[in-house]
Amino acid sequence: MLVERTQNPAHGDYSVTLPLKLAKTLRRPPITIADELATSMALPPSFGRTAVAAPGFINITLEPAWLQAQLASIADAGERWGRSEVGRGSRVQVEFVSANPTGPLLFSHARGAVVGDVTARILEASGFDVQREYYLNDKGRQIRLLGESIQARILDRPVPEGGYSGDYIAEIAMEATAKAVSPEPETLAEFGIEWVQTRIKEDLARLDIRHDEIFLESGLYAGWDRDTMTKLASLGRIAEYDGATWFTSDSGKDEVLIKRDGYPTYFWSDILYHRDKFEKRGFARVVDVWGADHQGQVGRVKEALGVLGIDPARLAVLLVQLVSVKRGQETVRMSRRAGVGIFLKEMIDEVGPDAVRYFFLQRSADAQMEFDVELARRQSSENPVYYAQYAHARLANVLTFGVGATAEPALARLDSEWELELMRVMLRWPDVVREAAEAHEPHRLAFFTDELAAAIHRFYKNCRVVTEDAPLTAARLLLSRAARTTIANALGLMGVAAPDRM
RNA sequence: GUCCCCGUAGCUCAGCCUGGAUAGAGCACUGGCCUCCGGAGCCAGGAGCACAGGUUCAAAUCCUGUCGGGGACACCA
Repeated sequence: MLVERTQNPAHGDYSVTLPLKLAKTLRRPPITIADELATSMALPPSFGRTAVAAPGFINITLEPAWLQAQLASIADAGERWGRSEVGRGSRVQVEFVSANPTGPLLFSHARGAVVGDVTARILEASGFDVQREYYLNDKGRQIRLLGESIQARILDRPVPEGGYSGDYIAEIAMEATAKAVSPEPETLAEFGIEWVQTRIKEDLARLDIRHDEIFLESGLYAGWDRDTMTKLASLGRIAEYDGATWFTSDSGKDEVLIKRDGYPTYFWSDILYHRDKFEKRGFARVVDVWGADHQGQVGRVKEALGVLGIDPARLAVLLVQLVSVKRGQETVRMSRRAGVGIFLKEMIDEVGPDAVRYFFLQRSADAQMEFDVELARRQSSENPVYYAQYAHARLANVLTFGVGATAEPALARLDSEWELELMRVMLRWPDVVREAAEAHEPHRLAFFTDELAAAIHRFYKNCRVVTEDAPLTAARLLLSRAARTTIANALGLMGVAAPDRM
């Protein structure tokens, strides 16, 4: 029997639509079925009551006493409130950012960074054993170009075809010279990767994002490639022609693995990499956060995994759509290919880490979005980040008035619409976390937080917490503590600060 | 040409996977609310599911098609 949450509070907290669905098979009016079902459900009266509504809904309304009785355990659970063990310690890897180490992170990388990080956080909160990984492309043409670009800068030569020319190249060149790094492209490339990686780590750290593992692409080519090639060949999936090595696909369209020039394609690296994740390291599930421009790769990698005997359903790929940046009347599309670059560092400097995170979390990852810089940097009510943070700060403040109160809380008196609404919203929190984790949809946190903040503000405006009435004050302080715990945990999972003062 | 994402209020977006009862939020706009715990707030107001078929007792939600926006279809990364 499916019990779902009602959309309209007038219908109670939960509803059952089973009678409507059964009516046809049973050849009886849904309202009759609903009546019978409702009487046989027999909920404990202390928990809730049922009501039948036309044309055949059974609505369940939670008892205020039951809601009120949950407050103490919420407040006492602290950071544990909302966490669960549904993941049962299952090992999950979230791989995200994984930008080429050929330059500092651009703002366009930040969306995937935030989505990946919060996905990892909600999986952890749901009892999964999560590993955060950064796949580092430390070989291949782009890396060679990085080394050559630095060398060209040192020797004051023109930038090589397709090379890199940003100011950071000059910085790297200066440091390399100062440290007397040997001016060979290979050595300079190594030095450059190191320099860029340090910078990338700094930028991510400012967003409170850290990876557990930096996985080097070069590690895939120490035998694992031959082993995998042999396996695919034995499965009849390898062909050699036109000077290249191909994967023969069921679609009939072969894909290059090794190019004529001897370099591997990204497809080949991805096959090796994902086989490594599942077979060598034994992750039960893997979540990859990729830019939407990699969508063509998803089907291919999954097919290859299937061929290798790995269930492709164990791999979830979150395709993060494009971000455009709006500054005043001007909108700039952030395409990596187009090379439109705003460095992530500059944006964090301008709007702060909380706004960057919160704004990205307000959109589902699969929708293109616009980032309004001026809105994000505005220190006012128009900025949605502050609405949530202010709700937390208000509660933190009111709680300072309650220290030392010893009266027994009169829980039953928390019966106004605002108090009951706040309790109902709070009690959804564990479901929100679990569902967001299962669906890999971090944006649900932001929408919940916004609703919770609204309920908190309404409660605060309509129910004065600290009064001469000690038992009522104690009850409202308990409600405030539980609400504060909830919004602090929600902001915490989003990686957004929950300040006591603003 | 094939495939993927998107089209919901003036603007930015949830809801769609798993169909239910008057479709939500923020911003913008209009009008109210500070003797009292923080007005970065609260209360009230209007307006919308791109279009056309289909499935169903019931469609924003599922199916098909059309139109519009973006992306992918490389021995690029």
